[in-house]
Amino acid sequence: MVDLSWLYQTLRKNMGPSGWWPADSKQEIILGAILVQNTNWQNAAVSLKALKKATNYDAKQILALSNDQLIDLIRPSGFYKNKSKAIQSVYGWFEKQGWNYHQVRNKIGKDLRKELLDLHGVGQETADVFLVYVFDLPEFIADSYTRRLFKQLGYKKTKTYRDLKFQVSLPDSFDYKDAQDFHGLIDNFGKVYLRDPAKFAGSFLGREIALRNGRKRL
DNA sequence: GGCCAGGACACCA
DNA sequence: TGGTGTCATGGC
Repeated sequence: MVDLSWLYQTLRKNMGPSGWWPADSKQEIILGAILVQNTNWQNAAVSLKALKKATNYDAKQILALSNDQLIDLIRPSGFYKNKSKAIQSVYGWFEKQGWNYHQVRNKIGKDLRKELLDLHGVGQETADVFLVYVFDLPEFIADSYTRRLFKQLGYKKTKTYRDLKFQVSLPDSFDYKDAQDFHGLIDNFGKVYLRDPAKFAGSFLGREIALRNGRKRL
């Protein structure tokens, strides 16, 4: 329905590169992706800062924390019982794999997404975030802002993650850096123009879409 | 004081 | 496969 290359270019032209995922290391991305689940980034950032101070994101130090210690560090980002289990399960898995992302990717291959989904606390979105930002694979992330956007773009079934994931895949021309930036741009756009559905029409994207639809009718 | 924010899971029919 | 309740904090 929508040319994703055009969408990406339009977002990029108007907003510049997104710089996503905002983190200094893959480990920070992994922790951030778990901590930000169903909360705002500010709360997740407080937990990340505490984790960094206590462990410097070092796997052995994090895995050596007791559950109560871990919970105390991540409490500000909410759902701390779930997220502490998720961190332990995900970090345990990466530790077992040896933290060599590209090697893991090549070894596991096409079953990687399924294997990630088997980890406690990793659902559809977090699995795709890992694929895109940790394993450097071009994958479509159908998170809530993305679903709101595609709903505005005319897609009918956008209620669940899988609804949209089933309908949309990235063009072959997208490499992993495009996938990273594309997702970052959509979320940056969404924070400004998709929290209130009425705002979309007045956005640069809303106006571009209206213009294109107008041209189509000619 | 209610609503929301870059979800996931258990349980049920 | 789909629907619902639960998990929890901080900002507005």
